[in-house]
Parts: sequence; C-alpha cells; structure tokens
Amino acid sequence: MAYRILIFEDNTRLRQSLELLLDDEQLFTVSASFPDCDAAAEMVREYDADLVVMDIDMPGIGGIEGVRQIKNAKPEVKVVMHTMFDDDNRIFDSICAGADGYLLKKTSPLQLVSALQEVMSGGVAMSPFVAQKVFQFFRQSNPATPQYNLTPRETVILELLVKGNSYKMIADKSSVTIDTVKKHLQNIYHKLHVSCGTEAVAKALQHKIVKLE
Amino acid sequence: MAYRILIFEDNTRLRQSLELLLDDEQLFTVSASFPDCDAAAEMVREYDADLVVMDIDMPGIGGIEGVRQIKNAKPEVKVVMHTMFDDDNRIFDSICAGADGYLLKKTSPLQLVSALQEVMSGGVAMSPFVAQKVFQFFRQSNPATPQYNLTPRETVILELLVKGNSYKMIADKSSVTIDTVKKHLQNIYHKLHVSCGTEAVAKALQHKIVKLE
DNA sequence: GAGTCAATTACACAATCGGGTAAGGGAGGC
DNA sequence: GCCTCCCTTACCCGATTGTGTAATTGACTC
Repeated sequence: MAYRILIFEDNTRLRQSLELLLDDEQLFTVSASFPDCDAAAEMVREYDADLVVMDIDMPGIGGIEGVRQIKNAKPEVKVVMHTMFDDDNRIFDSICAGADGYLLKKTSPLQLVSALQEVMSGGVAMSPFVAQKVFQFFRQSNPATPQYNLTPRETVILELLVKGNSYKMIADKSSVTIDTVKKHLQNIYHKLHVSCGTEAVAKALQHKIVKLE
Repeated sequence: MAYRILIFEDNTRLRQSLELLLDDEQLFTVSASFPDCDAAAEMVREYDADLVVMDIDMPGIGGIEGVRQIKNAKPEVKVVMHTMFDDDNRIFDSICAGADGYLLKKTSPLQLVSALQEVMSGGVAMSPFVAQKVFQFFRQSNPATPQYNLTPRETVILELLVKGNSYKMIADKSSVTIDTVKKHLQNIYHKLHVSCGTEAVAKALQHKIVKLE
C-alpha cells in the first residue's frame, strides 16, 4: 500500500512536476495537490494523508501556519517543508511548528524521493545546509561551559535565587541564617563576575550553570 | 587530491573494516587509524588531516573530549562521530563539542561514504534517528509562547533589567527618571506574576519574552 | 466629548540587597 | 602539625529595590 501524499505549492509548474515525480514512485501516491494551504487540515483529514509536502511562501496562510494546523488536526501525519528559503527564522519556526523535515528546492529529485522515504520510516529529513544551521543553533544555545568553580552549596543557593526566592526564603529553605546566604551570594557574584542578583540569574540561565525543572 | 582521513576506533576489526572501506574510495585516503584518541589533536596536526571518524566509547579520553581537543587545535578539520550510542546526552554533547556529524554504527557502508562526502562539501551528517532527537530537542526548547501583553516600553525596560542594569542605569539609558522605571517594573512584575526582579529575569529568559544579543 | 490606556513624574516609607570586615569549626592535602 | 578551602554566623551601613498613592499628558476609541 502506497503512502498517500498531499502537495501544497503555489507555483503551478513546480506543483505539477512534484506530482509527476512522486506519483511515479511505487511507494507513493499523490492524492491531491493545492496552490494554497488555507484548508490544509481539512484536506489532510479528507484524503487521510500520510505525508505532506509543503511550500512556505504561499498566498493566504503560509506553510508554517499550515504545518501547525495539520499537526494539530492529525499529529501522526508527516510534513516536510520544501522551499527556497534557508533563513534561520523560517527553518526554526517550521521545526517548532512540527515539521518532520526541511528540504531546499535545489534538492535533486532523487534526493527528494529518498528523503521522503526516510521520513516515512520514522526519520527526519534535512538538506545538509539546513542541518548545519540546526547544529549551529544547537551549539550557540549551549556554548562550551566555562568553569565557574561554584561549590555545591553555592550551586544550590544560586538555584534557589534563580527560582525567584528572596534572601530570606533561601535562608529558610537552606536552614541557615540570612547572613550566610548573603555571604554565599557575595562569593557567587564574584565568581560569576556580576554585581547583582538579576545579573547573576541572567548569567546562570544563559550559561546553563543551573537548570530549571 | 583525496581527503586525508584519520580513524579513531578501539574495536580492531571495525577499525580495519573502516580503513578498507574508506581507503577504497577515490575521494578519500586513510592516513592513519588509532585505537584511542589520547593524542588526537597532535595526530591531526601531524597528518594534516581533513576529516576524522571518531568512536565515542574508547579507553583513555573519550571521543567527545577528543572532538573538543581536535576542534581546538584545528577548527577547520571535519569530525564525524561514529558510534553505537544514540542517547540524548552523547548526541547533544558531541554536537556542542563541535562535531560535524553523528552517525550510528548501523549506518550502511554506502550511506557512511555518502555522508562523509556531504560533510566534506560543507554539510552536516546525521542518521535519521539522530536528526529526530535533534528536532525534538529543538521543539521542547521553544514551547509555544504565552502572551503577557507587555507594552513596547515595558519590553525594553525588561530587556535592560535582564542585561544586568540597575534601576538607575535603566533610567539613564531610557532617558526617564528612576521613578518611572520603578513604575514600569512594578507593572511588569504584575503582568508576569512575579514579585521581584530576579524572578522577572528568570521568567523572561525561560519564556523567551526577551532575547539576548 | 468622554473614556481608556501608555507613559511620565513625584514623594514617602519599608524592606531588601550588597559590601566590608571578622571569625570559628570541620574536611582534606602535604 | 600546618595550610587551604568550604560552610557558617554576626554586625554595620549605605544603596537599591519594591509598594502605595496621586497626578498630568497625549493618543486612540467609541
């Protein structure tokens, strides 16, 4: 049984090319294709689609909002973005909206087909350039952690501060006096090279010195 | 000119298989291979390597630390992890250490070769399962943002606070009096449902109400 | 024109924060 | 034993933060 595909793509020529290309594969059947995704969620239900190929820049609601609606309506359907745009925001937003892949339009037909197969077997598909962007984002969101040499006690005190506790509350929860808390925080501020609590919280969260939850 | 490859892999059979496989390709030359990566950075320099295939679980320093050292010594060399492990931490740490790819050992020889080619042409290589993990992490790190209805003015004030400015500094930079700043922050605290600056900073960063840099 | 809301300032008061300084006890290393 | 480092407490004092109340201006809406 072939996978049922829906295509959303406003460029008529490209849409037809995709139809021909994918329908030619044994593994796929193109159930329908549309020049916009205003009724994307309905169509996915209507055709009981397994896989959606989605352009981003379309009249009406864009492809990113389209993904969101589709995934809301039927989370198990796979959605792969297929677009010319390779800017951080579009990639980023698409993934967060629930896309299972992000392929640039310069992807060759052969690669496109194999990428879609990969998605259907539970994987995720990205053009190498997109993957690079994702890696970059990953790294910068988790920079190599500098060492601040906080003692265990200092770490828990800082954690309590980050969670919004006042000095007094920290003192109670740690079963020490408020003066001790002050002392610890004074040391912490020095080690983090900051001068007040708000700055310390910002640095602790950015550099993931403490973790929330 | 073929790319010079170094292989770090403690399993002798597998190491030899990789040597044979990769050396057989026109595009690659295996310069050397090692059962541990204790001297990885030196070897990379010694052999002027272009590409490193790195196991993770090895005696001595592990592959993740190995990547870090290699990337420190020579950032332009490409490093691809090649391992059995698919747990979040190893994947995550490898990427942050600077890896350009993460392939599971069940990857077929053909896929391995083409993935390495992709890396050498500036891309990034991931097994589909790894890519999925990365996508998952991506999404959960950016949950759908709740609305706090901060006014534009309040937003910039909060940003300044998050960056570590005191009330007085915020007042100067915003060209208003300190009393105005107090008032704005009071309103902000109410809107965020917090009771002090540190809590506000924590919430602002967690919920990405403000962005750093 | 009345009403709402963002932005602004002012003042007073209490609470908290942050620095400096000093000092004792306990754990571990040389 | 001596030294270092962590944890602890205490006191003083100035600066900062946070709350309450009140009032003015301009913009935008009904």
